[in-house]
Amino acid sequence: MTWKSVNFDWNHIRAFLVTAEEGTLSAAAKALGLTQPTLSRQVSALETELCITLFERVGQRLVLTSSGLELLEHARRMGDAALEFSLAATGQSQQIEGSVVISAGELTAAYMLPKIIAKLRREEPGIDIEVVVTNEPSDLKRREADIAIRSFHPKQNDLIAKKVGEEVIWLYGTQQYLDKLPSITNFSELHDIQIIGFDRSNSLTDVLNKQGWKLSKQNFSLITSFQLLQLELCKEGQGVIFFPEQMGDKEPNLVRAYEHLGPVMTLPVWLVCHQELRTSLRVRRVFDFIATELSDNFY
Amino acid sequence: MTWKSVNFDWNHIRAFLVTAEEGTLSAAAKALGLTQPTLSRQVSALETELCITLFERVGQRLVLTSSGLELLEHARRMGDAALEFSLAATGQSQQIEGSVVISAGELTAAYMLPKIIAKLRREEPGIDIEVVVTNEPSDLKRREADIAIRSFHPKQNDLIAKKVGEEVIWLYGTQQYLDKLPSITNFSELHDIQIIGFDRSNSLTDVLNKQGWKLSKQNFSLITSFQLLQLELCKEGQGVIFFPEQMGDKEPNLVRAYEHLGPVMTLPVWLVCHQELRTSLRVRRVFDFIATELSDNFY
DNA sequence: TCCAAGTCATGCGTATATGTATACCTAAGA
DNA sequence: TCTTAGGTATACATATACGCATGACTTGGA
Repeated sequence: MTWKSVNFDWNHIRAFLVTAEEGTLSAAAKALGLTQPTLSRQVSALETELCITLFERVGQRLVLTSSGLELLEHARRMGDAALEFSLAATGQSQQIEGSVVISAGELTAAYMLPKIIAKLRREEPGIDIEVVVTNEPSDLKRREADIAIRSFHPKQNDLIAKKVGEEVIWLYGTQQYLDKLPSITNFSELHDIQIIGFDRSNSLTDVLNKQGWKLSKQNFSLITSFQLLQLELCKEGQGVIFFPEQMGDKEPNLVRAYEHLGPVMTLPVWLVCHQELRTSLRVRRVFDFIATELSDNFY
Repeated sequence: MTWKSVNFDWNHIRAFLVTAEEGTLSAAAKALGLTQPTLSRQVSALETELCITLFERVGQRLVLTSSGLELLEHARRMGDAALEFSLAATGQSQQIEGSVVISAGELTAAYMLPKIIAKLRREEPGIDIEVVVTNEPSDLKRREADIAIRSFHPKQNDLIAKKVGEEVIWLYGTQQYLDKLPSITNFSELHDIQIIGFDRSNSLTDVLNKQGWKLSKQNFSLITSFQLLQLELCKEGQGVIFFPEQMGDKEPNLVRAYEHLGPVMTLPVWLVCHQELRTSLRVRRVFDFIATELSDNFY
């Protein structure tokens, strides 16, 4: 095997890849924890080495040339392989010290993780925790997070999931707002109510209507995916919200609406991590710790 | 996309990969054009960074650990991607200066390439030529060569082949040796002859026997794949050889055997290069030049 | 058993890569 | 039109990586 043809600086390829994907040298430098001049020089060095113009400099932007675009495809594959290497290496590591990235929705992050993380840090001071707060699914394969807390079962078959509980969702509102609502014997009679919505899609409406509710767009005048804002709007009397009981019951200004009708729905809570990370001492420690703490929280 | 997880020194992966494949730090360093201390430090840096022992040091050898072996798989994929990047980049290059690697059998290399290369170098002094002499097929995908001269049509569908001629193979021997042979009217009557063989396999014997020859192992007491040695043994009167007429007819000590029966076989000569390299100015220039010169040689 | 060749690890001096600072430029908003 | 923010390229000082030299050790052959 002749290695001559791969005897170039692989870090220059990395610079090219991240610059192309991020769009600017500055962003790429930041992403890699280097400085812009360094990235600039690495990309230029690659161009010189290959005698190929990878980017046209247009104003303050870098625009990929057709050559650059073609080579980017190959650079991406190298990046994908690097990612897999990284994933496998983390899985092999027997070191407890280091960082773990946890992905969770904003409510879980705000209401449940603080105490869990504080306790974990007391027991494992060598483990650094980074929390990525997002209501979107995190791509564990791409290492956006090491561990995710989610309310849906993962579809990918290289992920490991453990169910740690159920979120019971009630309808909550201020006492003042609820006093103005009519008495009902089941949710199908509930028309004239403002529910602070999560997004514009009809998925939630469809699910509830399947359960007998009679909702339409008129019931969702306020929409925000930022759940903590939902909570505040609810506290301002702007409507009711769907909220997990572990959190809603802790809000002194809110009460359950139509408690006699029972909860609206339940959502499972899954703790997920990538299969390859299960062999990492550190990730396994954090996973098991959170699993135990969350289970205690729900049961 | 978070780039944090690929923010390690990719050149350390390269060091690990080449060291694992070559078996020693010294060999790997040589292959990469670096020094052994540098490779040693790069591999050690990677081990420290990952907190994983990749190699056990056993005597003067490095032995992959099980962790190392698992990670090697991912490093290989990164190397493969680097190779493809390199191939594509060469194909994109519009620079004429640089080197081109040509793979050819020993006879072609000894008899035909000298003049062709000399002429090419006079016309294109900026192009460096490296010739890899092997009777085995070179892997163009892995960049063992940029251009190959072969007597079989390539099977891979990402190679470009151009037929540049036919090698006419005759049976050659010294006049003295041939004088002792019986008169025959066709090759099926030829039993008591020593043919200096190419290898131990029966493939040549099978091909000739299909054409009516009656050969067996007894006809091949001397076997060497080194064709120039075959030639010398033939000149020493140790037997006859199959040889292309472009070369055999130039040997003053050899004559065609049984010329009245015609040539033994013809072999096509293909000039092959990887599809992606066709867009490289340099490779295309060399390819076209050799194609023309070889064609002139055969016709 | 001894010797020669080859291997890895380490210290030191040199070469190269990186970060800081700065100049110049572009794009967007007031 | 002016201002601000953000972008790239370049010079200089500093930090890091590399090559050379060397020592310790292993391996194979005489």
